[in-house]
Amino acid sequence: MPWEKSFDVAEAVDRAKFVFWSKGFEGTSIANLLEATGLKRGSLYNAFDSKHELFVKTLLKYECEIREDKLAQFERCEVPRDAIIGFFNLVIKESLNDKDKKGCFLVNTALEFSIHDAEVQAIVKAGLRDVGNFFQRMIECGQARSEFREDIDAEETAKVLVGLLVGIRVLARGALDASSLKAIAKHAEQILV
Amino acid sequence: MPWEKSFDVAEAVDRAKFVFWSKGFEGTSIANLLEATGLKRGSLYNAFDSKHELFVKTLLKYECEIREDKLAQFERCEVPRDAIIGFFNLVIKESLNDKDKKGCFLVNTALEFSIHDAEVQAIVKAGLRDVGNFFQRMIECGQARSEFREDIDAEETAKVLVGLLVGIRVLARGALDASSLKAIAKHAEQILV
DNA sequence: GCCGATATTGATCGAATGGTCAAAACAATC
DNA sequence: GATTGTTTTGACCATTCGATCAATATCGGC
Repeated sequence: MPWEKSFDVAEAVDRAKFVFWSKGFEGTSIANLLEATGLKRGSLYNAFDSKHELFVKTLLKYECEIREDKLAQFERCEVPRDAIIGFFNLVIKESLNDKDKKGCFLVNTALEFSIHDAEVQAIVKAGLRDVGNFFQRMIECGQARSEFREDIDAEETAKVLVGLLVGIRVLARGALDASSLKAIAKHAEQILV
Repeated sequence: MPWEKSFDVAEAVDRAKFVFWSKGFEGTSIANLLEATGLKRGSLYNAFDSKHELFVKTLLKYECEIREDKLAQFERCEVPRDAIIGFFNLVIKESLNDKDKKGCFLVNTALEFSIHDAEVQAIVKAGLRDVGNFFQRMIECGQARSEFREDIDAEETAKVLVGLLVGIRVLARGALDASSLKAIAKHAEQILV
């Protein structure tokens, strides 16, 4: 007796993701979401309880993609140094190609919802923690292989790299030019050796 | 024949500043501004053309305060190293005392208005450039006094410090704890020696 | 004390906001 | 093909948004 939806929910989430990503939660209206997804008002509210729930779903999807696509990809690098540098270079490349200067969805959200929303903040923290853990594993691996300095603290240095990464993603949204961003990324490389 | 206002415009701007600072431009309503300033609707629109103009005034004030208060203060340090470290420590201290996690008004604004508003973006860029120039002057001064490594590029390193600073200000808004923030700040110190 | 000019006030505006709902359309089951 | 339960649809709702404006109050200059 049920009747399957005429649209792909996952694809609708994906389209909504780009809107929230570029305009933020407050900055996107239901009208924006209807236009991006092609859905009608009622269909959207039938599929998702609220704008907020849809936002959480898009943020979760973004966080999942980072973890399962990007981090997993670089984790497979043989050389830990290449993993870390590769990740930074990818971010730089993305930032420079990002015409509408969306930046990073997680970082944007970290700023828009600082404390007001525990659920959203938990997702942001989890995402940033994943990146930090990735850096830490790579650093420890590199130290074990004697490719990195032994005298740096892996956990702390991983957080420094996260800090640099976040800085890059913010400054890439219009405040700094390409060469400046690359200078910062280059520093991330120099920390380890 | 004129009649002077019954309220202090500068103070109204200052009060509005804290609202925009903590809630962002979109996040603050005229009602919020009325409550914070104690003004009536018409008085506010008589003193300021629009919400946007008032926002620009508050942002300019914030940027001015950074430059004329904080940067000028540390610029007077005898030891360049103390100036840079002092500035980072001040930011850390402010972040930890910042109960409502406002972060940095300039950084928040950099993300909220990425490209949409040239005027606002110019102010943000100017503010970040001031901080970068401050770092650069201190680094060059420290190098001239042989307190810092000679082999680092002052201009590039200044940008790295800006990147770290921005990262700290974002992550301080709920994503990282005190010890992690301090670890990042400590790294800023280690870069130079 | 009167006049001119500005400030203050609160009602009010149209537009946009997120969200609801009843009716119609539809596929699956029997 | 009738029934059942879900989806789709667009009209509709109350609220809030930023902004305007005419009426009133208040001051300085004469």
